Amino acid sequence: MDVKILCLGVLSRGEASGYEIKKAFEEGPFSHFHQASFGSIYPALNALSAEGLVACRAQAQEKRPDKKIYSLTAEGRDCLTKALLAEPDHDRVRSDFLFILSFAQFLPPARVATLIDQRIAWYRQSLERMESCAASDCTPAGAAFVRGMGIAVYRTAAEYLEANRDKLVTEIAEPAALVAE
Amino acid sequence: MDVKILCLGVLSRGEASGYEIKKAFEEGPFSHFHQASFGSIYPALNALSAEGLVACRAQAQEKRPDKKIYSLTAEGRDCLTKALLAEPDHDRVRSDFLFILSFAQFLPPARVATLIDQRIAWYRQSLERMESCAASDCTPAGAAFVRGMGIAVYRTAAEYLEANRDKLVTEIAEPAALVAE
DNA sequence: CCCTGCATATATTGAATTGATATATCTCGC
DNA sequence: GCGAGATATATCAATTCAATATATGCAGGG
Repeated sequence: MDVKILCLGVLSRGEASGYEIKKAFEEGPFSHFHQASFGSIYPALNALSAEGLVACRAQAQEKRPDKKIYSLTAEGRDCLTKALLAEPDHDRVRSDFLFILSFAQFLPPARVATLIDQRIAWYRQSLERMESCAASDCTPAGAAFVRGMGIAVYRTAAEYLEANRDKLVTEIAEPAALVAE
Repeated sequence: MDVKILCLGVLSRGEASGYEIKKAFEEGPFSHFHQASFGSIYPALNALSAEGLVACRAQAQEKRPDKKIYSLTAEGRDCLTKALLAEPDHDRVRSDFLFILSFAQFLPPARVATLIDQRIAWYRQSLERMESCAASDCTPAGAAFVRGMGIAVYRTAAEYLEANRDKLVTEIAEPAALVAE
């Protein structure tokens, strides 16, 4: 599932510029399970354009650089449909947060507390965004399902952090020698 | 947080070969939030060796190629500690599964059902592995915390899929015209 | 008894992707 | 009036991935 297919997916929801596609991965409905940088999006759009899978129309803007608005062609839609039938690659997760936390015993307890608090705030903020976005009820069934799963998972993550924060901070603060009672 | 730091992290838990480091990301305690390929691990180990952050001793094996066993040096441990204090990069998640599902309306309902069933099975299997691994109780506090969070999140994900599977399949199977009663 | 597939083990390579940067202008708050 | 941040496209070095090469042992099916 390369960036070209991801772009086709975003464009299937309506025409967009490269910049707007990037935003779809940062804030939009795909933000919690995929991302792509300019360095991959712009070459992908050029390739898709050359293959006839997307159409491009340039919209001159008064004072800004031209906006290139891409839209899906019939061939592009076919290509997307076919790609969606392929076996999905296994998920990839990279979390520096969890990596660092798994070595909590090497860190100052105050730092661990801060790290967890920041992450809770981030989850709460993401949840707010995702829930407010759920308001529009003309969302396709698949997108609603995926968003619901994201909300459920984020909520569990936030609650876990809130419930276990103090215990972890206490454990690494103490000399750990209180096993004997 | 590049692969070099990840390798130092794995080695802080005990000496290991490149192959074993790879396995730590595939099956071990880091498997649910980080991964690295041979193509990044071996160069990273060479670089770390050249910088004196890890020591390498070759263990001749009877019939297999020599095993190069790496271990953390004092400088390596310092470097790891310092890296752990840095601000973590934001998490990156790539899930083809969720991307495909968010376009469920373009897919045959039976395919969607299969996709979800496979994913439930995968979560259940991962949960079993993670929970059995929790048996050893001399696990450091940070690692136990992170594993607990992984278990909580995976359980929620599996339960969400089980609870909402039939509803989604029904929704995309029906002509969606039953809004009027 | 052979043969296929899988695990051990290191290493390289081409391709994909990231993160930073360059360029240029507008808008908003202070 | 000035800096910060948003809009907008584009490129590049460095990182990382996925596949492959090499070599051997072991287990199980036919």
